[in-house]
Amino acid sequence: MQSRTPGTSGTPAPRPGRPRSAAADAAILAATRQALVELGWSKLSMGDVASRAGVAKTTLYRRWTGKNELVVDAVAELFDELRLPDRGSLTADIEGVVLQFAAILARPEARSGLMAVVAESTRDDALRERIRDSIVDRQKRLVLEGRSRAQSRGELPPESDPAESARTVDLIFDVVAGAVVHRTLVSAEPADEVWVRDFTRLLLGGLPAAATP
Amino acid sequence: MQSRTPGTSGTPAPRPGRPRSAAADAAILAATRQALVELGWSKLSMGDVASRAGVAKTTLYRRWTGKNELVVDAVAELFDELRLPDRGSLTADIEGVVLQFAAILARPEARSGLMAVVAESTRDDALRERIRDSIVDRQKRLVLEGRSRAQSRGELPPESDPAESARTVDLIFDVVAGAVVHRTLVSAEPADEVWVRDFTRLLLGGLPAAATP
Amino acid sequence: MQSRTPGTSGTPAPRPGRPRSAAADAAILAATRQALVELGWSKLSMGDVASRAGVAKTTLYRRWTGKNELVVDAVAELFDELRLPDRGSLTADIEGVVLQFAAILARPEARSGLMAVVAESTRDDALRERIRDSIVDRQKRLVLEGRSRAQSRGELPPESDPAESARTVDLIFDVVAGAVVHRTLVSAEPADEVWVRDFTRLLLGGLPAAATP
Amino acid sequence: MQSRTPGTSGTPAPRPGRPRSAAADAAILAATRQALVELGWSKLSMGDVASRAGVAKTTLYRRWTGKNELVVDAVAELFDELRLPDRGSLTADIEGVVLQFAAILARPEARSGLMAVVAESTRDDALRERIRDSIVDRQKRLVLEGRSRAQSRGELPPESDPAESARTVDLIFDVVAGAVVHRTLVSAEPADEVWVRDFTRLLLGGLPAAATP
DNA sequence: GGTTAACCGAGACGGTACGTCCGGTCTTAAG
DNA sequence: CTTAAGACCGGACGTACCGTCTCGGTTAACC
Repeated sequence: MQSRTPGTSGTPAPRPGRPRSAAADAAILAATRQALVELGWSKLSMGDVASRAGVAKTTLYRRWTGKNELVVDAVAELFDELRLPDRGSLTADIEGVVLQFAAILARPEARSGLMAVVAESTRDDALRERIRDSIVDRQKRLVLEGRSRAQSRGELPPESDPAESARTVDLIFDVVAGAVVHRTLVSAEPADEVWVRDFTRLLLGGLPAAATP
Repeated sequence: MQSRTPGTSGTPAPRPGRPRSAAADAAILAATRQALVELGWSKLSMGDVASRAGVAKTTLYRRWTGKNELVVDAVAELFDELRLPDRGSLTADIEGVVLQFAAILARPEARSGLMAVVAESTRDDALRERIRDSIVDRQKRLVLEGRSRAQSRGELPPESDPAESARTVDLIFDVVAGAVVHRTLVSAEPADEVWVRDFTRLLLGGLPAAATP
Repeated sequence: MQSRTPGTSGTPAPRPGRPRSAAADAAILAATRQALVELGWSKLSMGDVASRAGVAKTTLYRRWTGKNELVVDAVAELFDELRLPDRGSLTADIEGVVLQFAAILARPEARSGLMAVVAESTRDDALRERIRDSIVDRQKRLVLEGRSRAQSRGELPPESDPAESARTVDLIFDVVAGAVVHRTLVSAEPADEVWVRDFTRLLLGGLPAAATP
Repeated sequence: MQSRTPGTSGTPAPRPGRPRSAAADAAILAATRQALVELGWSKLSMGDVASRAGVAKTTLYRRWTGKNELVVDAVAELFDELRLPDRGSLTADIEGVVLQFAAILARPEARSGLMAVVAESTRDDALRERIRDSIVDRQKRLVLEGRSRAQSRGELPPESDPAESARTVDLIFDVVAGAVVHRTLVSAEPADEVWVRDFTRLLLGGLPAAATP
């Protein structure tokens, strides 16, 4: 939820003059998601979002530099709902979180927005950075959390080489996120329980081999 | 490479009037790729492509309904370069084709265009169909070819259940394509030989488990 | 009815090859007038006229250089209907022909077309020439005929100075044509019998003064 | 000079938001006249006028509904220069104002524009109304002023019947305006002093007869 | 009775302008 | 200094015609 004047995390540092409306931020992001549902990314316009939010266009541009940044923030909030459930086994935990991920990608505001900003980010490094910070890296916590939980259950051995370990986390993340996105958006087939079961088998079956240096 | 009036595969059935210029098609698709490289998808405009190709805007609209369809055809040609190399083993074959795939995704005309049209396709069924026909399904041949070659080498058992087999092909395709795309475009890390080796280990290691019903 | 290859008035000078369809000419001019009625000059398009006439666009351009020339020919035929009636007195004759002229200008194909080509002719000398030859000068016969008839009746004296006489004919023509057109198209009031009676009084009352050198 | 939102004559009633630029109006009308001179009505384009005026196309369309309305306003300003000179006699006054009128019609921006909008007005009642209000009726003041001045000089009797009088004013206006326009644009001969002298003789000679009921 | 040359329909072609929409910026008055 | 409102410049959109061209095929007059 970074804005043009990035959120000074600590004290608000009260500037002179009229302070910005806090309600406006929420209204704008909600309006953006609504517009994504109804229109999709390419037909979503700043003016339309502004009038949906009951706000002037200038108010948008004071907070975000453009459509891309706005959509990143609007979509990022969706992925913060992801939780790693404790279902008792690594297999079940993975299946649970993948199903949650698939459920989010089934929502039109996520489908429309996510791929569009990724596409834009191929030519805009600042945007890619923002996507990484706001969306991608924030969800790596799930992989880390899942691994440590499996280790405490004894399903996985404690990692030895930290560099090796980081590489494996990244690989898993690319495989999970990539496969679900591809299944959902490109193949346009549902990532349902059957598919998730098969996929999880593949992933867990391959893990030991991948972890070998 | 479908146009607005899809190619009647058999006899050309010479319609009355001046026939469409074949040279124009090639010039337009090349100009589109060039524009993708220089400008990216969102700043690519039909007028610009037309003038690069030395063609009138109407000539574009006579052949494609819009920017999305045009870009799909322009990008599709890139992926037809993919070949399954014969490197002697299943592992090596997979590594080879994945590296080729990664090399295509490293080209800016593919990066820019591919994700954008996928994003648009989330709200346009005809476009998704076109992407599937022109790009995705056409490359599944690689998976099929690789499997039959491995079977003839004795690396894989002949499939028994055809439905089960089709499901596995789809799964592999989603995993391979998804992981490489995610690594390349979202994580923005190179899918180099090291990564491909790790990924291939994961995939081949998990295959037996995934193939179990 | 001049065409691009202007009508060699005498012998048709039979060129080799297939001769032009005579029926097409009539159909095109009729279609032009119909289009003028329904669409007006500015929304009339060559393609539309062609399809109304059941003819290809090339056939139009083979005969006329453009829209303006075509419309001039189509409108010119309307004014050839004008006849000088013999109502027994100069006053009555003038009133009769002025009413006929007003009736033609009340038809939408004449209103729309005439002023438009005159407007265009302000920047196109060839077009002005064509208008003069096809429309304007051809109707001066009415003034000449009216005068000689009045002279034979003894209502007007025979002219003495030929130059002076020509100047008067031109003046009368400008006054009559100009006044009726202005009344009809600019003031947008009908040039009815009452108005024509008043106008004719003014004209005939002023004639002796104007004819004095 | 009416705009899309006609000038509320009284208080400006300050609407919210940025007010319209007054300078833009003048620049646009001047650019329109310049374009009429260089290109004529049919080759004048809104985009060209906009760029000449240093203004966006949207700014034109915010103020005028189309080319016709814009040209009417641009041309109307030309005719507001007309003044009734006091040359001591009715004859001389008329000759003076007719020469002025002819001088305006000799300017290419007037020739091109005036007839074109009159032609268009044959199919557009709102446009005809606009022409009447902005150009035609505004100049009838000249006829009225000339008559009252002639009456005060004793050259004309005071009018008795007001309806009769109004009809005569309209008739004179149609004759004067029509004849000068026809002489200038259709006959394409100059309305010079000789012609104006002859025409004025005709007009004044006929007036007594026309004024008789 | 074949040759031949101009005709004809259809429709694609390179252009130009259209009138609209949107992106971002700016200028107001109000808070 | 922020806000709502809305005008501003610029650029792209997709469409409509322009006048030209390139086809396959027809039609009359000459040989």
